[in-house]
Parts: sequence; structure tokens; C-alpha cells
Amino acid sequence: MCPPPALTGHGLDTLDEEERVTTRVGIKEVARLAGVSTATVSLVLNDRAAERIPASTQERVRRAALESGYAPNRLARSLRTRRTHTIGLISDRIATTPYAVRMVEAAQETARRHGHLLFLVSTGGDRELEQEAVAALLDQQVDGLVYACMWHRVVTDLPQGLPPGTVFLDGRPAGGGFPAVVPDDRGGAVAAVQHLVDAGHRRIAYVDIDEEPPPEASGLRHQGYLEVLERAGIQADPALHVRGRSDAAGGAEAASRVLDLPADRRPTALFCFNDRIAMGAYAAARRHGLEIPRDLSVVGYDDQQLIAAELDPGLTTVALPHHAMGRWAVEVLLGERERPTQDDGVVLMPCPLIRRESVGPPSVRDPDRRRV
Amino acid sequence: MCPPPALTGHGLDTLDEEERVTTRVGIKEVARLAGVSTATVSLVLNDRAAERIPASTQERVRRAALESGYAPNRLARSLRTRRTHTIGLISDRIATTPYAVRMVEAAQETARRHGHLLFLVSTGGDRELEQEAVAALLDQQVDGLVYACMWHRVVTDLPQGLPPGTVFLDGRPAGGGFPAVVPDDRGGAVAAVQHLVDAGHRRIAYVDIDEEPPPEASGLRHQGYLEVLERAGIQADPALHVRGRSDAAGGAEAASRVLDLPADRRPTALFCFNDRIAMGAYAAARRHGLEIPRDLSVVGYDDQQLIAAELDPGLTTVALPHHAMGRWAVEVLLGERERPTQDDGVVLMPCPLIRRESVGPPSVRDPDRRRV
DNA sequence: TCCGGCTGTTAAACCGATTAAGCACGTGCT
DNA sequence: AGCACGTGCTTAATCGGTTTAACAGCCGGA
Repeated sequence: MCPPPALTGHGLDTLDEEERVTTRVGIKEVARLAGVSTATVSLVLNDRAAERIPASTQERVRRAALESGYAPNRLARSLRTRRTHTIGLISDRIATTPYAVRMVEAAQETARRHGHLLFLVSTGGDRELEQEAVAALLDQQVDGLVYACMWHRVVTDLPQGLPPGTVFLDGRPAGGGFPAVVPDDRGGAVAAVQHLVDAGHRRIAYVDIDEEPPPEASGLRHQGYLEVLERAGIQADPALHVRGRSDAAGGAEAASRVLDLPADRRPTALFCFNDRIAMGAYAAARRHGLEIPRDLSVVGYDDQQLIAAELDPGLTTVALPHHAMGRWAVEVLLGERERPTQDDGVVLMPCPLIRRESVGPPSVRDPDRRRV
Repeated sequence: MCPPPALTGHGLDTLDEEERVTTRVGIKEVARLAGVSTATVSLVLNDRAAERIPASTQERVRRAALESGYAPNRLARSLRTRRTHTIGLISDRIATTPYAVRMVEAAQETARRHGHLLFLVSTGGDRELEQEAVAALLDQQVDGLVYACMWHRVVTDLPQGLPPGTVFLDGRPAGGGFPAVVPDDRGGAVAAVQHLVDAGHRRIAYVDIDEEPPPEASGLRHQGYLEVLERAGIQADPALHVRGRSDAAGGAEAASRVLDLPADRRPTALFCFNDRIAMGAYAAARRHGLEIPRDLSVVGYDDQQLIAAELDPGLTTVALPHHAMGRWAVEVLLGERERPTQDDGVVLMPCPLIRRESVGPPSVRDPDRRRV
């Protein structure tokens, strides 16, 4: 029992106590306790013993490790094995879209389940920070990188030096060449609008977002919207495609524009770009004396709990598969799941329709009762 | 046990190219290029040269490093220096309270500004996972740990083996002994209620949350509420302290209970435990034919953007200093800021009042007009 | 008796940096 | 000439593990 000199200066009486606190027990100590060499300890504890080392010795080593509370220094191990069991997640931002956070959480959880730790870096979209982050993470010898976006988008100028295996999350690299997963916005829109068509609606407006340039999701959802109309033999009315700011006020304003149309052209249902716009649509409906879903059906997008579930009546909406995407990204990164080869490596994750109470059959009310 | 692909993989033709991609240039290569030993390279690049090494040599080394794109392997460096420049953040959950995410983001940003990377682990409140996380992070030799809660609470059973410097964020350890930062809920309530008193209100209700056990914040805000009333010489009316579920419906129901009181006891202002409850209070006010702020003033808590800013009229509320707390925690951890010694190491972070349009002078309307 | 092979274990190289200690050389002083 | 000292660098130990090659001892067969 002759301990190595303690590194700290603050002298306690009992060296024993001090050591417990400051110095972790290493493989050497275990080897000494078990009366073997460090090589043997390493072999045993890593199950590389392969019959070469008798059970008795293995038992001795394991007991020594357990009793001394040995935990290997992963730094040292990683230096030799060249695997750190860490991954880096770079995201443009995490706080803005509340439920996109689920992506990060899912990524972290998946990493953990596979024995990895996750470095989180959010760059606020700053190119320079992003570049620094890539470098810092590679310096740390991460086993892989996830490049996450908080909105479905096409990433045009990638940082330099992204390692080949990097996985894109909720975005895809302009040039391709990396595995990527994004929500199936077109498919989600199809589900939403089909739901309205199935309920009997023929005049369905798309209350789009008004942003320049329009986000990926905007165009894709429009495609889905048009696709369903066409399949249903409904002539799309350009007047029913309106745009508004992405908040309740903007949504109310845009929704009002279609609700103000003459009775024979006025929509009986609204497909809103997102839940905030749908929230505004509720307000507009109220101002037009329309009751949801009796007089007007509304479908949103995003399934933001704070809005969709709290509105009265509950908003039928389409959920973004944040959790599934976060998990997918890490699984692909860690080789637990096949890398996609089709479609330039881009995988579309389905967006499930969440049915609440904001959709019903079209109203048959007297047009004169339209305003209050 | 599928082997992760790590950074290497898909073979390229030219070894040269391959090397560029797979093998990072090490200190040895730089030494060779500059015609010196690795020791010299290390000395120069770490500015430990201290006049011992002439400028000409330094120049040569630096150029070699730059030209070869040398970046030190932080694993190796850390093994030797015993500092990894990484910190671990353990949080019970990150997705639930949307804006608590700011805490994590602030922590990450602060870590980055001080040259550190942040490991994120969210445990879902699972004790066992929490324990594993502590162990895994310590194995990785993190320089420190932040233990974050997503609601202000007292942490009763801490995981084993938390290193002494661990900082608590939005929570404090039951036994003390660790630095901790929590929002000043009492102070925030004081600001909110004082604001109402200053506007002339005398009958102010506290629409509390109905949870067992009541969260820390509930009691503290109640204290602040009572404190202001007492200072203002207002007799607190127990009937004006009601509780409801923490959502819009619960808030509406609880608010209705006080709005149903006879005119001479009915409050002219509501202080709500949070913004979701305040959202319900808006609905209740509407149903009672009361206009905000003309007939009823409302103050919330949390400043949830999706609610507070979107409501009409905008909700005056109290913001939780998530950003400031996240930053504080990391600064204390990294020794950039003095550890608190007062109050068992617990620091109260001020909660600023956010003034919007939901507060006005008390109504002088005819009580008979109360219902519509 | 000698040799090959098997068993159980270990010495030592290695990962890529940092850093204490020391060496070689020139210079100035006595 | 001899010596101390400063300058400019290098050697080698070290961090805490993993991994390869080899060694000691024993056994059985030729």
C-alpha cells in the first residue's frame, strides 16, 4: 500500500481520505490488487480473454476492479483505440422552434443507448462559429458529426472539412454526398388535405407562410395540397392560396382574406402552413362569426403542444417527426442503420396526421348568416 | 455491436488524398517539416517559448504548423494536462418546457466562449440514467458538471459521486454544499403585483397552479404576492387565492371562480402563476364579458413567446432569466465568476417584468354590466 | 534427450501530446 | 587554459490505457 504522491496541496491528515477524493483508481492499482499485470487486467475487463486466461484469474481481476471501484479513463483508452464514443451535434439554433428540441433530445438519447456521449454546439447560424465548431469537434476526435437544422432547409454553403460520414438532420446539403433526413412535408400535406377532402370539402384554402425566400416546407406542402386536389378532380382556385406572416396576427389577416370572398368562392376549410397561423385562423373565424368545425374546418402543421392542444376546439394538425429524425440520424451515424443510397442519400420521414376536433363536414348554412 | 464507420471509410484512389482525409497531421510531422524536435514545436505553439527559442525558429515552426494544417489532438493533450476543456450538463429533460431550452443554449454558448465544449445528457428524470450519466461524464474526464433542472426545484436525492465543484442550475440541492442558481420567484411576484398595485388595484387575485406537491415557484410567488399586499396595506382575501390545472382550460376554470364573486369582492386584477393559466384567464374574461385591460388586468409568469406575445392584447408577464442562469452556472463552474458563499451557495437571479398591454387602471364600470 | 506445442502471463511498444531535465556549444571572465 | 554561464535545443519520462509479440513452464511424443 504505498500510494503515489497526492497531487493536491491542501493537506489533510489521512492521505487515504484525500486520495479517495482526488485520485481515481487506475488500471495499475487493479493489477496490483489482483496480483497480475495491467495487460491481463485489460484483457479480462475487455472480454478479450478468449479462453487464454483461466476463470480463476478472471474472477480475481474482476473482483479487484469492482472492489476498487475502477473505471477506465476513457481519454487514455480513446487515444489508443482511436474511438472516443462521442459524437458532435452542430445545430444552427436550438431555442427558436420549441419542439425541434425533440430532435436534439432524441439524438442524445439514441447516442446514449449506444454508449456514446453527445457534444452539443449551437452556432446561431454564424458561419464562422460553425467552422470553429467543426474544427473543435474534430480536434476532440469525435466519432462522427450530425449537422442539424431547425427548419427543413437546403444547406448551401457547408463548413469546410466535414468528415465524410456526417449526417444531416432536418436539412440536406445542396450538393448531396451526405446522408440526410428531412420531414416528408409533401406527404404530410397530402394527408392533411386528403382528410379535408374525405370530410366532403371541395373549396379548401392553403394559408401559406409569407417569407422570402419561401422555406422548403412551404413549396412542398403546396405540392401536396395541389396533388390531392387534382386527384380529387377539384380545380385549384389560385385565390384560395394566400400568404401571411408566421404568427397569430399574420394568420388572422391572411385567413380573413379568403373568408371575405363571396359565398360561392369562400373556402369551407383551411389548410394552414403552421399552427401559429392556424391560431390566427381561429381568431379570424371568430370575427367572421364562424364556428369551428361547424362552419369552417381548419388543419394546421407542426403539432405545437402549446397551441394545437390548447386551442378550443383542439386543432387537427400534422406532426413533424422530430423524434424519429433525431434518432435516425444518430443510428445512421453509428452504423446501426443502413446508409440511404437512393435519392442522393436523402430520406423522407413521414409526418403523421394528428386528429383533434377542428375538422367536420362542410357547412350548409345560409350564406346571409355569414357575418355577424 | 455493429462497428461504427467513424470518420474513415469509402476508399479514395490516391493515398495522398486518402491521407488528407483520414490521417490528421500530428506534432511529429510538424517537427519534421520545421527541422526541430516535437518538444520545440510544443513549446512554440503553446507560447511557452519564453525567449529561450529565437524568433527565427519560432517562425519556422509556426509556418510548418500552418502549412500542414496542424491541429493538436486534444485527447492526447488532455491526457497529459488533465484538463479536457469539456463540461457535462445533465438535465432531467430538455423538451418539456420550451423556453427552459434557453438555459442549455446559454450554457453551451458560455462554454464555447471560454474554449470549452459541452456534453449534453438528458435523463428524463430517471435516477439510474442520471447515475450512469455522472459516471460516463467523469470517465470522459470532464472538467466539471452542471446539474440542470427544467423547473425550479429542490433536488432531494442527488446522484452519487458528484464532483465537489458541480453547479446546480434552476434547482438547489437539498443539503446544500454546491453552488446553485435559481430564479428569484418571490422577487418576480413582487414586481408583478407591485405593478398592479401601482396601477391602482386593491383586489388582486392569485391564480395559482394546482399541483401536489406544489412546485417551489408556487409558494415563493405566493409569498411575494402577500408581501406586496401587506406593504400596500391591503388585507389579503383568501377567496382571491385560487388554484387550477396548468393549462388554458384549468386557468379559465380557476379564473372564473374569482370572476364569479359578487361585485364588491371580485378582483380587478389577476396575477397568474404562468402564461398558460393567463391564457385561460383571457378566455374566462371573454366569457364574463370583460375586456382586458379595460375591465380586468392580467399578469402572467414565464414570458412564453408563443403565448404571451401572441395573445391579444399582449400579456404583461414576468420573464424567467433562463439565459442569465445558464451563463452564470458555466461561469461559476469555470471559475470565471466568484462562487457564492452566502445563503448556502444559492444565488437568486432576478426575474424582469415584461410590460405589454394587459394591465391598466381598475375599472369603474357599473357592476350591473358585469355579465353579458 | 530433445523438440514442438500448448497454456498462462507479461514486457514493451504505442497512441500524441506536454514538460522536466539535461546536453552541446559558444562566450566572457579570470 | 580553464571554467561558469547563457543560449538553443533535445532526450526521455509521463499521462493511462490497449495490443502485439514473446517468454516461461509443462507435457507428450519421437
